[in-house]
Amino acid sequence: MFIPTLKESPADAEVMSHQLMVRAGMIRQLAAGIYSILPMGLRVLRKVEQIIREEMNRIGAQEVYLPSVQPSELWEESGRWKLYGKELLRIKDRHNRSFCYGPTHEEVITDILRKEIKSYRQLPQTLYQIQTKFRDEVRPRFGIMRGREFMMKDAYSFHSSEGSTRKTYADMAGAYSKIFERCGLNYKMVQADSGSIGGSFSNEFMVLADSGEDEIGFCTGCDYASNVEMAEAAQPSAPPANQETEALKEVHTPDKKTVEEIVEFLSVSPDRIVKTIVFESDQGLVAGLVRGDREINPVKLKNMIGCEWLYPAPEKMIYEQTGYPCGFIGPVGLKLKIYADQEVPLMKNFVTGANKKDTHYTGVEIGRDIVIEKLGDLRRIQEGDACPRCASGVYQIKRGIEVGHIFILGTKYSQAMKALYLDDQGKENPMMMGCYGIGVGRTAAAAIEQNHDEKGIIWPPFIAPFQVIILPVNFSVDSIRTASETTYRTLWDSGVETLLDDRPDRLGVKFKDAELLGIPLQIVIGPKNLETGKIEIKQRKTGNSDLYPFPGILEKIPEMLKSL
RNA sequence: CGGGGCGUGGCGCAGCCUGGCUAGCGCACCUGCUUUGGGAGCAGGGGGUCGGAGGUUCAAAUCCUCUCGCCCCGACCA
Repeated sequence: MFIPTLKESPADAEVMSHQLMVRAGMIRQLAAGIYSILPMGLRVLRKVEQIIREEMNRIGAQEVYLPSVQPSELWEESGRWKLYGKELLRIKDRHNRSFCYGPTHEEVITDILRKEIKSYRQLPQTLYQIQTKFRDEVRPRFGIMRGREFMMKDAYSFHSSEGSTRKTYADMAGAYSKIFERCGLNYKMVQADSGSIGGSFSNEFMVLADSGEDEIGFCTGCDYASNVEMAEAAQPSAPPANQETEALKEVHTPDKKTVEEIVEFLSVSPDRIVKTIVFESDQGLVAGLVRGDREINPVKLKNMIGCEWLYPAPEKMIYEQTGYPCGFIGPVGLKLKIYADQEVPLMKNFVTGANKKDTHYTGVEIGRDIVIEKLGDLRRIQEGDACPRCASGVYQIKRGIEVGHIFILGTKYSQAMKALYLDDQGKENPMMMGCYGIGVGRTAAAAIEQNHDEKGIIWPPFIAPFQVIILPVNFSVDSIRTASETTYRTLWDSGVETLLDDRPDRLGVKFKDAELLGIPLQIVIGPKNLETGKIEIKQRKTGNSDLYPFPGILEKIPEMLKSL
């Protein structure tokens, strides 16, 4: 078998799963974010896929296989040909017609359903596929975890009622939980932002790992959990101290730009200051207000405004468009739309910038001095913040890898693409939709992140590339070779996926590789034990090993594997 | 896209600053002998347009310019 293992980690692999996948001969890089999957890697991906298939089929989803190459017309219809941006890999055929390489398949699947489904009687429908996607990521990284070309399971559901949509959504959430459990992952389902896919409601499945790219906040007291970018703040309580109304007053604050500097210079606590952050968006520049000891959460602001995109505005842009000097911007008299965190109006008299260099205001008050466009939860949660759902818990924040994401899409695509059905009144309605993704390779990588030691991978049994590896101490000795081959055939005959290390190398080399590959059970066949009719079986995870009678023990191996 | 770093046999690296013998080391590979329960020992051997192009120079892996690729840090996503 072709399993090119490496003693040393490749220099360009940062995270453990990437290093181990390369070292264990599972993957090789071809270009940035583009990987060849070698036999060991493919076996694992197939295991994950199979688990996904079983759980999808179990909830009544049907498998399809949709084209990767998709005509631009469909994407024009949904509006995403323009919106999706550079991440969409666009290509032209010989007739100079525009296509893209599918990063996701809402358009294609909606096109199929709108042609085939006419009546509410034909709904609901849930279809899924497991297929290669392409996203021209700005920055691919971490091996197969964030590749540009990657395997994804994507499912889409179509409904004639909200209740049916929610039911399928719940079924999916259940199926996803089973999938990740079977893959041996410690995961959390968290509330999430629906991002560019669009839609109204969404959850992510996060595998807890320090190498994760996301931060998730979860309650220590109840089961509330959310991506930090969406995590709700608890109902605000007013800051203590000086709440008396004071007159608006201009103060000279030379070079004091940050909250810390103001705290020190004016001897006020940070919860007496209001920060003004300016963002650029498709609706122009906007300002967000949060208390001085808080951070603003741009995703919440984006959702509050309801804009397509929003980024922190560069200092230069702010100055050029408004003349306001960064570090001294404040809401009083500000010529931008102002969105404020719900904590801000509870403050009676506070400090803000005065939109003038080296100047701040004190005694500022909402209403009297400031006009707020909209009010709501805008702050980024912090560890230790009160839970928004229960009385006793507080937020804890950990890093996670997003392995799955489920969305309720509503009618965003069906409306744009006229995917209509007739209801029981004979009236035309857009179908309601949900969509549901799992990163197959990312799930495998996440499993490695959570299951490895200094020696290598420790595969969870259900997704291990093989269950057993046979290590003959010396393959050129007849008795050992014969016993090894017998073991190999017997195990395969009883349905155990087995690898035989028939290389002429010394045992030490075979042990090192077996540990690196992470196969759950090692069977060591050596001359001394064989003379007394015994073989050694060693567990990868615990390192424990015992002698067992040969060949009698072989028929008990399937049983042994179940107990792992 | 912005910022930083790196490209030298299959892998991991040294050499570059301060140009100068035949470009070196470890691992891997090939041959032979020995060894054979935890990455063997000895002896011999093969393999490199120093990412590419141009320039400076008597002389370039080394200096300069351009270019390509890859990696890392920030805004997106499975």
